[in-house]
Amino acid sequence: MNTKQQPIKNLDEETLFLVSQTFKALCDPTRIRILHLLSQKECSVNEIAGKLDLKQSTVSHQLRFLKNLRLVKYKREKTTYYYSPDDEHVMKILNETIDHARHH
Amino acid sequence: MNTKQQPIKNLDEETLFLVSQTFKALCDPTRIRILHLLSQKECSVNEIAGKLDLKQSTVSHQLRFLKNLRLVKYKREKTTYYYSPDDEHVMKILNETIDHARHH
DNA sequence: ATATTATATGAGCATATATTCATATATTAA
DNA sequence: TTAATATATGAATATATGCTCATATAATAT
Repeated sequence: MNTKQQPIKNLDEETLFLVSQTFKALCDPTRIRILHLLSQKECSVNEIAGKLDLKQSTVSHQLRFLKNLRLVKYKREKTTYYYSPDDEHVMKILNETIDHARHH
Repeated sequence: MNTKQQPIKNLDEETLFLVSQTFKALCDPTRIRILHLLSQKECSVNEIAGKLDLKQSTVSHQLRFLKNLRLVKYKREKTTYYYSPDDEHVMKILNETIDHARHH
């Protein structure tokens, strides 16, 4: 007999939005490739495009997306922008999930 | 002078696909709510629909999605299907990210 | 067999997303 | 100032996604 009814905790709107946005950033193959590259080496926009065989504008659009979520930051040298990861927690989750997927 | 060029590791197609699919499962608010509910309590389809104020068919479609990725499993009792989480790693990531989002 | 209940499924639709092209902006170099 | 270089942006398009309605399936109870 089930006398002890556990109260269910619902997610508030704001948390739900933050969580979904975080995972949305990580669910696109292009963004995954970009973040994975940046986790190994700070890169300029054109370097990313070259190494991953993507259009410059594709990279720029995706970097804007990641920048809006504060998942990447950049430093400028003359006209070149060097991008790097800016969220340890998210990069940890990404790398863990990559490892997990690799080991089958 | 940069003599030591680090070799960049690329993600193979299969890993990339698996990782993106995993995060795709977690990027939709409805699926997040369903998984979060199931992490607290095994539920039938109608229970989920009731507690989360969703249509039965919406829940069923999303459960199929999650089932295909083996993120949930079910047990049957007569005509009722009780769903529960089936991937510890993914649930751990989800719960960590919820905590992370809540603490701002 | 029929009615009831629980769930699954397919089609249609509206919206969201990712990419591309063309072009704008901004800095540097000559 | 002009040309060159690096990046950003806006519009257009194709595709993907999520929800809903209607209906199918399947098990149970009468």
